[in-house]
Amino acid sequence: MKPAIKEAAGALKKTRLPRQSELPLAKTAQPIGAGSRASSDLPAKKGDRTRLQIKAAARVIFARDGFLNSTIAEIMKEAQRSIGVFYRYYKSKDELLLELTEEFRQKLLQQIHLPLRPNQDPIDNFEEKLGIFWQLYMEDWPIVNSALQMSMVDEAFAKRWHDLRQQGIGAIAHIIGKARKLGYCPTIDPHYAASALCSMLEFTCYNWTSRWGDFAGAKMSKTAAIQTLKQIASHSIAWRSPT
Amino acid sequence: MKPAIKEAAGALKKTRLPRQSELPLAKTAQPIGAGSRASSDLPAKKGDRTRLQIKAAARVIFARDGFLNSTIAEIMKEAQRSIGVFYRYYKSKDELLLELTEEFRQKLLQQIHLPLRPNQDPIDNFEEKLGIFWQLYMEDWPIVNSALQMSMVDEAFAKRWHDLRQQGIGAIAHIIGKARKLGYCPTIDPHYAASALCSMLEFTCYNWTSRWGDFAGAKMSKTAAIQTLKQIASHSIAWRSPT
Amino acid sequence: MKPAIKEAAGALKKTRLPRQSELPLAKTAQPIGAGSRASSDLPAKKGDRTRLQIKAAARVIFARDGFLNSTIAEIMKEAQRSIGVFYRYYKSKDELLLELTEEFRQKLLQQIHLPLRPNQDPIDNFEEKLGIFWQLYMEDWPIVNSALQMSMVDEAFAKRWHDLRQQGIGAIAHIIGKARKLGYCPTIDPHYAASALCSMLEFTCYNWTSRWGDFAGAKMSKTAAIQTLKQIASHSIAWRSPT
Amino acid sequence: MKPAIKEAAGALKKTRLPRQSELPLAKTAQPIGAGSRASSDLPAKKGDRTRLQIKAAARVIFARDGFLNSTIAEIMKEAQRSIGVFYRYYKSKDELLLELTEEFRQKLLQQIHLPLRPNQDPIDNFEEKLGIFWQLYMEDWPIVNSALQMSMVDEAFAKRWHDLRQQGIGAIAHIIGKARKLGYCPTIDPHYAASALCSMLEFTCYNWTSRWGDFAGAKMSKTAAIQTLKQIASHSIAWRSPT
DNA sequence: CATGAATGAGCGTTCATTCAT
DNA sequence: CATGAATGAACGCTCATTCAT
Repeated sequence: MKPAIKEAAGALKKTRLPRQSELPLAKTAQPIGAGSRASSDLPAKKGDRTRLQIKAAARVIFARDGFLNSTIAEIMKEAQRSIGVFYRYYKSKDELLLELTEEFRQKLLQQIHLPLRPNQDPIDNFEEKLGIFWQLYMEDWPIVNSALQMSMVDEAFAKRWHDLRQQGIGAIAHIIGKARKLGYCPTIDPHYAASALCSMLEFTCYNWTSRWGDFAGAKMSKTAAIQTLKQIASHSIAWRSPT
Repeated sequence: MKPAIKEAAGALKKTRLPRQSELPLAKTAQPIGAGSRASSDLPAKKGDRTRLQIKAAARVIFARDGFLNSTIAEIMKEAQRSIGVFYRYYKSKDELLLELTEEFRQKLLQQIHLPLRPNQDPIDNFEEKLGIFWQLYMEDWPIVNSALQMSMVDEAFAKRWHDLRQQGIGAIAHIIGKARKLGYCPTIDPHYAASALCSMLEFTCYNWTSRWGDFAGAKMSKTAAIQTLKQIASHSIAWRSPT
Repeated sequence: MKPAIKEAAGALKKTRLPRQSELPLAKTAQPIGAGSRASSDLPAKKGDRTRLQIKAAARVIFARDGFLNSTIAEIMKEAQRSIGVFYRYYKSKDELLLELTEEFRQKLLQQIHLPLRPNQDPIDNFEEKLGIFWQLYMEDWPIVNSALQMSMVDEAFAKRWHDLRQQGIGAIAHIIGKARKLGYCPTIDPHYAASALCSMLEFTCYNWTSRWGDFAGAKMSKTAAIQTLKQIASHSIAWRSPT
Repeated sequence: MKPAIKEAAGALKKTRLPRQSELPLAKTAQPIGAGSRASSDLPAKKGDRTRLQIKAAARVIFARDGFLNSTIAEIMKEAQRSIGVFYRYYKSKDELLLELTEEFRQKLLQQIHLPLRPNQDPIDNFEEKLGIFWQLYMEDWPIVNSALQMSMVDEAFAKRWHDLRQQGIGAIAHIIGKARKLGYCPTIDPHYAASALCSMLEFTCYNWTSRWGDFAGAKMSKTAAIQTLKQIASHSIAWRSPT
């Protein structure tokens, strides 16, 4: 992972992050919801159990130290296994995060898929989705914050993160488009706005969960938090030109 | 700087970022707008010129590789000087960033100080400030993005960053408070909302400037960008309860 | 370890020698006399063997180059291992020396504990102890000379060394006190004298073992050496006021 | 001076300490007593004055930090001159110490030359010399302690130091020889004993002057100190075989 | 002749990854 | 299949010495 830190810039040369194509995206489609409960309910196969233990340990260590500050050694100590075992399950530290991120992505995509119900205002639908996003972020913040870190530092990872963001942005842009058809926010560029709202969501969640975040210490009220997000996000769209 | 990355977590040991008081804050009062053009207009003294060259080089390298991925060697190669000379001017890579960040902060605080003019709507005032923020971010994004990186990874830096954020959040919360007195956004918590808006600003700017950001490649229109930010931010506040 | 050299002066900043309590004091109780032969008799576990190899290599390199002139790279080359493995066993070059010194100290304290036998003249007892000291110094001179170097250069180390010296000085002062009660050396200050004798022992041993010492080349006779030390040290105490 | 530290061992290769022959031993024969009063009484020529200022500053810095821990920069800051000026007067840091040491040596040799007066007991003569040695050591301890440090670390310096010691040892051995002819200390080897006494003197003086020495803090009484040295040294010789 | 900025080799230390057992 | 010792490239930082001004 020295590489991960050092390798990123296009201008740099030395070590080798796995090429995009080498990465095991497919592998990730494990049963939804299996991610967060790790070591208690033993899955059928021993290997799977170890894999879960590693992931659970990573979560703990990422939460404590952040991704870039954590070491494989530390994670495996938490997982009560030897370092060597790590590489039986993951090709690299990056790949571990990739898998965790992919799980989060799957969960998110599945749960956030809420088609507009008949007669539902798109804004209401948007708020529902916001609630889900917040919920999932709270569950998996050590992973998402880690992904955020890596996306700022590693090119390969940044590209994947960018793709995930694009899905979110696309979805929100779509909603904004719908809203505009209903007369809302006529002067706004749906894509730019979606990008900004996405940033707000992500980074607010980051700042409200990270160790040194805005309200670290004084833990914030969950409902107030989500109310704030919903109000800001929806009012930023749900306005009409004055007449 | 390996330390900087490794030392962050509470569980870990040292840190050697200089105390606030040690920092050359005074030195920062250079003529506004002089910051980013460095190496062309040579200052009187040889030493000062080198300092500027280092800062200019750092800017280039940070923009290209990101802060965590850049090395002192790389910066000094860009500055066309030997590695050793770096340490005549800065105690460490962190301190370099600290100085750059401090300069940005000073610039920001000076320019963003726009007291509410008589009869001016607070929302209008807010929008003016947004414009300035965007402007300065665009000028100094390699530095601000660097600071963002470091704040995610290094405790000492995070604390300083947190303080700067708090100023912004405080100011925005104040504006929101004013707006509420005028009947705007009655149900919103000013502090939470300010935190979220601050996150939006910062992270949107980040995502619109970073190498792998949302519109990398397809460079976005400057005016559209700022229009978007203004609309979102102000509409998220400037609403009234339906009657 | 540049630090070790640079950090010493009161005016200078940090030091990172581990606190006394962190040191593996317990670990030291290895069978007496096993210390200096390391790499031949391989211990059960792989790790322990490496540790011994490192210590043996350090001894060789310290003897050849002196502590301050030796580098971890050189030591590990002698140990036929990679540099990195050093840090699995020791946090720093200082800590390695600390462990070696501590081992020496333990050996010394154990063997030098010779309570005065009934009817034994304290001077005789003193001479016995001198013999033991000489013996151990000869076995471990690369280490003790290293410690001497470090104690001249590094504050933290100097303090530990000072403590060890104090034990010796205290013991000798005690003997001198006893001797005075028997009518010996009435006008002498026991503490000052003990300090001086301790210096004589230490530094004579140093000068008789170091590369560039008094008789380098012309190796001195072991028995003559020890006879000289005994005669000088005991006669300096065992005199009575002329009457 | 990286060299000085690194270069010493015969086995080592890289940098180059000045060959013995290159060193300016002759240059040192300046008027005795000029050494310690530096910056107050200005010598005729400006260059000489600067030279004295540098030496005075070195003394201060060596006393504070020890030789190996001091830097040219620090010395020249104390001397209130630029770094560059140092090299106008000395070829290297080592050469500075060499000159200082040489001055000490000259002073010592001149003052300690006390031929045995008619009817004077050699032991008395020896005690007189001890007093002078102590006196000079106290005046110049920052230099002598520095020389001691360097002699432990640098081959070239060690050789010179060794030569100086040899003179002392030779002289003392001579005295012991005389004493033996008078019936004193018949069983002792004059050379070994002289070496040991020399070590005692040197290292006791070191330990009674160095920052972290035996009585640091509780400053010792000057007369008691010298009485102790005299008693120990002379009694270690001035004994006769029991009849 | 002074200045102090610049040079650059050198060393300590870290940690992802490999591999012998 | 597990273990954890070993590897080694990489990077931050120091400071004696040089040299342009």
